[in-house]
Amino acid sequence: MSSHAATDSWVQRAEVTLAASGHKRGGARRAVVELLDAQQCALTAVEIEDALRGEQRRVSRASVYRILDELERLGLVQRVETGQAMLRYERVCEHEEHHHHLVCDECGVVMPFSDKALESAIETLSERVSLKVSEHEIVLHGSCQDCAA
Amino acid sequence: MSSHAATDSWVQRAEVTLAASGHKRGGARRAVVELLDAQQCALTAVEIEDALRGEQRRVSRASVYRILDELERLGLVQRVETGQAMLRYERVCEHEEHHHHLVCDECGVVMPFSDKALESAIETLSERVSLKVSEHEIVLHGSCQDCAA
DNA sequence: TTCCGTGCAAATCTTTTGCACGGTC
DNA sequence: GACCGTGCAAAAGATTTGCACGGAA
Repeated sequence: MSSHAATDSWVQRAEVTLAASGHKRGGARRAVVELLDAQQCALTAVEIEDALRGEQRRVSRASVYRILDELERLGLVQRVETGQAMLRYERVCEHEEHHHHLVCDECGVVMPFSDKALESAIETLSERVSLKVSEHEIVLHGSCQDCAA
Repeated sequence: MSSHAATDSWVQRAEVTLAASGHKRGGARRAVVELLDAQQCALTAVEIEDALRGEQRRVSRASVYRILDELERLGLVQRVETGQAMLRYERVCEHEEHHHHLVCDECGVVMPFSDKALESAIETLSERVSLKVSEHEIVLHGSCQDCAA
């Protein structure tokens, strides 16, 4: 079940982009793409493998990594580093608001957030640094409501 | 050679803090602390090991990691994640401006930057999210001047 | 038929841990 | 003398790669 209207879903864009770059279809990749589409936030490779196994769609870990790598190269997913010793990945939606992450250092939960003021500060800043900025990543660390209680 | 006045150098604070938390002195740790003090930006464990070897102060990799871990726990150094598959570490100076990082995704060079507007956006934002924020990390990715040329 | 996608197993790389020795307090 | 700090080697965990087979175009 996609969380988008059929014609502009991320799944569909992914399929088109993959086909355009010369990829054939494959069961493992479709499973990963559909899973990612259904997520609210970033997952690790192991979480993806486990989730797929849970729905009877076994995919080897190596394939998960290869697929994520390819999707990242095509700009369909982005890596998120949360300081938890493993990378997380999430889909990139062109028409959705850019978001960043909150990480609870106690229980490890990861949540998305977005903030206009922050984005404009980054944008302004990007003009004056000695780097042609293409992306930015912001992670706030702390204690979530449950853990801080 | 410290880059600070003798009485408030980071090296000195590190020594005092370490002693206060019950640590004895050790050659490897002193070498790492002095090396970190001389840096402008974050290094990886391997870079630290190599740099020390270069100055004839061999320190085992395991010790480098153990020392960095301890220094981090004491708040003397902070980890920096630059998406380069290995952690970087840099000293934390109380009286110096908080800074973040620019990473060139082509050559891997890491540079520091700081921005008042960005810090205040983060501060404001930290009040309204559902997480008791203790730290934040910002990384801008792109191409450095050499690589973009 | 050609070539891509996938699984499996082995390899690689970073970081951590167990153990024994030598130094510091 | 007690205990911490360090080096070495092995372990652990995440990610990547080599190879062979089956499926898509």
